[in-house]
Amino acid sequence: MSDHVFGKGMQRADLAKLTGCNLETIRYYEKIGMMPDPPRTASGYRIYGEDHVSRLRFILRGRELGFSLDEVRGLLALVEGGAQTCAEVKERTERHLADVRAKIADLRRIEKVLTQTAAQCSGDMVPDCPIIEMLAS
Amino acid sequence: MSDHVFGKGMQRADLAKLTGCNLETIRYYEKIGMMPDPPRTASGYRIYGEDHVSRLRFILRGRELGFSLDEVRGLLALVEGGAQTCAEVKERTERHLADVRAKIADLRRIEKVLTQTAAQCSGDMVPDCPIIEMLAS
DNA sequence: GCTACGCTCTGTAGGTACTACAGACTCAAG
DNA sequence: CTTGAGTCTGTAGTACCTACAGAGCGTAGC
Repeated sequence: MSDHVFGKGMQRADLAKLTGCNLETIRYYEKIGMMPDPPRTASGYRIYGEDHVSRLRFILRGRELGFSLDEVRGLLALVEGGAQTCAEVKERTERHLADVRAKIADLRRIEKVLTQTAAQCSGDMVPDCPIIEMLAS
Repeated sequence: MSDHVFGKGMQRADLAKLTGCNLETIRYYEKIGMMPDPPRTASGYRIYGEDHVSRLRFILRGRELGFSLDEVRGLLALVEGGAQTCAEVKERTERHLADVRAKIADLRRIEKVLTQTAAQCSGDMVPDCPIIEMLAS
């Protein structure tokens, strides 16, 4: 690391290493306004501080929990805004939770169909296949 | 429908209606080679027959079951090929099934975290929020 | 001081699976 | 002959990155 990590500021690679984020993703988040444009050195190198680390961690954590970038953006705006946050955050979380549960239900349906059809399948070296028949029907 | 549906051939909208596929998606599938280039009328209109209907249904069914377009393409190639299909199809299905189960596990982990955190959330009109704290930590 | 190496900078293209639109054309009914 | 609906094409947009080319910068070693 170019300087002591929490001394004067980090470079992009340092921020990436610290957060586990891909190097290019950081630039992407800046481009789409998820991350603020960082200050630069005289020669144009980005300089990051602790606030960038927290914000990026927030985004990554939100993404891990399946929130879209727009949803994360919304949550960040609520936090920045400050006023009566909790009720609104809970509501959005529950909307997202409903999405997640719908996806689980969908995947379980798929799992069931695939499992049942594969069970009828001999796995032999024959041309007839119940899976193909199911797909073709 | 321009002609009796199974008489001489359908137009794109007929095929779409019959299969439930989006009109534009059919053209897209042709462009990427999932569907064969159909014959045309003198003025350039596409003409579809029963074989197009079955192939499109196969693709849509595969997609519904979460196979990627490339996986569906592979399955179609196996069917076209003909020889000792069943063993190979079963293997691919089980690989895909493993993917599906991994996704379910992932979503369940997300569901658990969100449910537990939301439960700690008062939902009151206050600025402090356990969900935000979890995301920020 | 100079070179070599590794890091950073930028813009841009690629991937997945569609979906939508603009502008031109065709076709059939009234 | 006009009108309206369907079709044709290419292209751009969606979400979320990821990767690369070609240029510039910074520093360690000689």
